[in-house]
Amino acid sequence: MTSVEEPARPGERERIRDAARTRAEILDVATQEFARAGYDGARVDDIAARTRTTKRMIYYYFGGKEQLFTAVLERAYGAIRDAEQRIDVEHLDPVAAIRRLAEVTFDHHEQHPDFIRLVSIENIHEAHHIAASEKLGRMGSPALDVIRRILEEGRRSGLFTADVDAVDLHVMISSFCFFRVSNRYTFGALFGRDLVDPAQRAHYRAMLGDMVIAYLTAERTAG
Amino acid sequence: MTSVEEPARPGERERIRDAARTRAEILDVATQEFARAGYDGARVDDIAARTRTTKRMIYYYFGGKEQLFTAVLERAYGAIRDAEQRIDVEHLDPVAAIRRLAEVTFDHHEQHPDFIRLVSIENIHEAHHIAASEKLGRMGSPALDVIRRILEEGRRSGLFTADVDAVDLHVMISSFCFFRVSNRYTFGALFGRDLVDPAQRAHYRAMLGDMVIAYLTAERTAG
DNA sequence: TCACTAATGTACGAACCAGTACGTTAGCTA
DNA sequence: TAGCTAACGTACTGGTTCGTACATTAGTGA
Repeated sequence: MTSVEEPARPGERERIRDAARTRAEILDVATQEFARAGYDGARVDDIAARTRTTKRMIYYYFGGKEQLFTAVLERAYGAIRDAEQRIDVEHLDPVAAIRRLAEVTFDHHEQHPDFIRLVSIENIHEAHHIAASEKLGRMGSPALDVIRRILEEGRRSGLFTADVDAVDLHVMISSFCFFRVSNRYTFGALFGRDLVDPAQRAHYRAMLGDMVIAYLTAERTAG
Repeated sequence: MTSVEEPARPGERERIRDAARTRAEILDVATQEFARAGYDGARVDDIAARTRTTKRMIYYYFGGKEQLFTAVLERAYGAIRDAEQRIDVEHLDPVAAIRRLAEVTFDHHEQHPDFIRLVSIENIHEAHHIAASEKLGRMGSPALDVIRRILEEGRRSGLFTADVDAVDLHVMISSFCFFRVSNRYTFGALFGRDLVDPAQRAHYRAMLGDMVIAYLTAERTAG
């Protein structure tokens, strides 16, 4: 047996000093802590205490609290982008493809509540950390490319009546998925309904798909 | 002339000590400050400095930072409820009524970004302050009652094909309106598009209405 | 007009918290 | 194996921040 807490690749002995591991461990804990308490609510001392290293290392590797939060955001957004890159709807017709994309987005939001919280927190800070990050500026969105291709095919085949912009459709899908997770608590407290109740999951997932398809295939009544 | 900064009802002389005015002034400033910086980011000293009174009064009237934030939320939610009570769509047919309701919701979110921020902040804190407030627990939602009545009429007249729950439709409308304002900054930074750009306002407003109507009037293709 | 209380102001303290000065050691390389 | 440096730990500080003890006064009712 090589180690209890580290799975580690075989042949790679557990070292006392491991920059990559220490850095990753700090990021893991910092992600939880920032997501839990917000930027100002998070405590650098608390983050350090929950790692196997000390506060000194946070400043050694990241420079400060601000940069740590930026690094947390970079990694979180990177994970989303990687997941989006694995979306494959090429074999589906436009209607099925859009529904599938909506479902993947729905699932992803549900499975990453910490990410949702981080994004909410970053919006309170008016995206200053994203602005400060070079990495995040040129990250792009694979999901948007997928939407663009599906919409083009849908318009060509005449299945979609609406001449919809890809970014707008992304807003439509994301807003529903995001709100359900981000506003779970106030909504639950005020309306007595848990939007993330597992028993309601399939219902809301289908509702999202129905909504998007209805919008894309509806006859537009010109005002 | 009675006073420069207080419009005041005639005959009511400007007093040096005015509990109601002091309380209201603290709430005004606190609302701005909490919305700007979040709960933990807001500073009691800063709030006090921006009023005509002192920090002592915040503790005198509200008890502490937590209770001040709760009072801010209570007033903000109260304003929304009052606005919702003024919604009048009784004279419209169900389709027009739902679109009108969506537009009112859309306008209200756009006009109250501070409220959106406060709700986002309260969600980061898992609605603990709402839970601590008796007032907010029994506030209700006039908008929800309006939706209920419209849906019932729509189903009766056969205009709406979908058997939709009122709360669910409220989620659908709110999520779009909320996201557009709450995620304005991260969305803008990542996609280079300002969702609250005045030039796009009519476009998104119509898009929301189209979406909701399409959903309510679409033929459901059973899976 | 006199006393009483609600309303207000000042000054301060104790805890907290981001960040750092300084010292130490594991592990690699020549 | 000697020496070098990246990686790490300890202990501290200076400023901040919520909250309060204590003193004071405006307005009101008897």
